[in-house]
Amino acid sequence: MNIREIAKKAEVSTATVSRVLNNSENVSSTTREKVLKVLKEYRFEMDPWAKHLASKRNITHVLIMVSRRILGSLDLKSKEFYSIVIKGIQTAANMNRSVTEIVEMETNLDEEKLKNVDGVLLVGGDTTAEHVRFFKKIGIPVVLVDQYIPTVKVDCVVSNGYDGASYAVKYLISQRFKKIVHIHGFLNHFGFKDRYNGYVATMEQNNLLPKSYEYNDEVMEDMKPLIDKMLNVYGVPEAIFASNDPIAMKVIETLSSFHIKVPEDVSVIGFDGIEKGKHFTPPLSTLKVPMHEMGSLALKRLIDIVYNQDIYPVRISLFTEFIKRGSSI
Amino acid sequence: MNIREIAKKAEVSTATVSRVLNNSENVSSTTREKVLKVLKEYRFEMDPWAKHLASKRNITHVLIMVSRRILGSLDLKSKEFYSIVIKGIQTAANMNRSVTEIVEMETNLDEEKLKNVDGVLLVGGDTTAEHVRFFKKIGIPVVLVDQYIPTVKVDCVVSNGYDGASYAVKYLISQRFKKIVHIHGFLNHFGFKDRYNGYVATMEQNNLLPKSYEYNDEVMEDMKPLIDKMLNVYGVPEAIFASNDPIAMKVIETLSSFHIKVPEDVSVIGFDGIEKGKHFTPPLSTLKVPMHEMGSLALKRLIDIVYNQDIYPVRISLFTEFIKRGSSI
DNA sequence: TCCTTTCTTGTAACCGCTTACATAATAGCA
DNA sequence: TGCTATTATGTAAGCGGTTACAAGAAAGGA
Repeated sequence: MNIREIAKKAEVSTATVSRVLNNSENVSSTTREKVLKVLKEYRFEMDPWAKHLASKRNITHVLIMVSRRILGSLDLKSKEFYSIVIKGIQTAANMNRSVTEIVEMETNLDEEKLKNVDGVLLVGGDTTAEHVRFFKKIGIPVVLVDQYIPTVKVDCVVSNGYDGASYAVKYLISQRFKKIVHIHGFLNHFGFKDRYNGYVATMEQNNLLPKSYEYNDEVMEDMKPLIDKMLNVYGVPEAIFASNDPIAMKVIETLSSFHIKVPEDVSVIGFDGIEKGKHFTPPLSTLKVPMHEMGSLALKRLIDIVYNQDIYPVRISLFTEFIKRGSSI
Repeated sequence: MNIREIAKKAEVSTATVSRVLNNSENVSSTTREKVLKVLKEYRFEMDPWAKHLASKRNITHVLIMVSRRILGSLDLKSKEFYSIVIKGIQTAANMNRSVTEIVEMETNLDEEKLKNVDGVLLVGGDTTAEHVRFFKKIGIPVVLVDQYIPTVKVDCVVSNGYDGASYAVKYLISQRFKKIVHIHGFLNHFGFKDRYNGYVATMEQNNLLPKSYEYNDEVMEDMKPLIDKMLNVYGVPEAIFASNDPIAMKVIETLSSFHIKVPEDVSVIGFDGIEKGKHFTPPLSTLKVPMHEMGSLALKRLIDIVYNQDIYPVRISLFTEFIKRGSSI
């Protein structure tokens, strides 16, 4: 059942049916009723593909919001985590008639700007419930990228840190390691917490004692005190699983200043799979998250929400892939 | 950049470009090269919306596979969990030019049948890694519905049982309950395990002792021995959170045979939000999972995989909604 | 060499919907 | 009542692909 058939049944033109479907102003109430009746009678459901194709002319305006901290480190030529995520967003935007604009999350948006924004992508772990509520209140659809807030029902795209971490730990255990330490960033960031949970659960499932240290990843300060403390209290671990690649590389650097060799003395595994790790010495073993895909999935989900009125929010989590390189046995 | 422009640049017709894009046989290698070069030069990316609309004629054949156990209880007029999920699949199928066929999971599929199957939906907690591998091997895309297998990277759509359970427990705690018991189905079913984890974690976060009992939900046997044991060992709880609505209703029935009143003596909360619970006495408080949406999301994801070559598998989890009715305070 | 078969390529209709533009109907007003 | 301003509806051209069908080119066979 398509709109031509409906038009015939209702004895009007397709244009009128379309107008009714889109709540256009210029339809007399009598014809509207008539069309609505036929629509209901035949249980008409619009073909989203056709709708979207035909709506080519109204392109979707998407705001990409990034916290200042991340925006600063953002270089669209680089292959850092968020640079690639955003490239993924833009790639998908090209294929979905959308234009994107990157804005600092801390900015106060004026109404003018918001007027022709169809949807917002909030990127990164700094996104809070407040940000989400702001857009919800004014009725603009939102998708979080690389962030999850359990207490707010809102769409998001994240990596599956729990199972990724679990995989890393299991792998290390399969290499006969038992003293496996986790060095992580702030646990109020969902991503770190998720990986942390996966680490702890898997250690416990294998009757091993989890041991973890928190490191301020935001400023990337000196890691020596932390490692020093670890060595004194816990001794030299057999393996270290780090929250992400930057931390993992910092760990390796710091260990070397203690004359501890990677991977001979300690195996190190990171998380993210950024390009830099590939060219590090030694090349970093890691759990690669499909960053590009993360971005494009988020954009596609946003489009789905805007056009197809998908009203139930979902969490989309991407599987990670273990990449074994030189930093681990 | 669309295929007409490409055709012009390559000095061929749009049909030829389309043939190259779809790896059609009947294109001479010289023209193919020529077109491919232009395609690359202009970084052509196909518009998935247009492609899908135009491909109307080749409808997508989707196999819905359900375990015998579930298929038996399946009545498409009923409002049971999987009946609604499957309705959701079929609704989405209508809007996505797909025809579905329901098959028993235990069936051996002959090659004939598999030949014109474009994708498979494996529905329910009985799906195993084996099932998935079977279809992966022969290159047919698969999406799991209401099942997650951490060890196999495959797309799936599930409900967010962890946060749902967590919400229920927090709610009960907010009602000043402390003795909160969890009665669950077999924990090797992902859904039950997920809810169980949410229950345990939230209890512990609130310094309460988790206490749970496993009940064989597959045969729905007599629950009296279980409840009897609970009453003797643990005493009368203040609240019971059940793995799903059928178990919750069974709990209420059994409690009443012990002259324990719901919700006066014990508050009971279920999970699923099936229709039956609404008309139960007392009406069941529950966490409603959007079953219809679960089905349609799964179908849409399958279509995305088949047509847009989305190659990175994802887990899509749906938020649940707490519905307070008479069975809890 | 000529005719038939097979392989390539092009033309144009179509998928289901939107919308600019044209036209018809109605209302407003002198 | 006649003329203009406004509103309601229809017509038809897209959106960017696919594919049935037609036609032209190359190959094969007598």
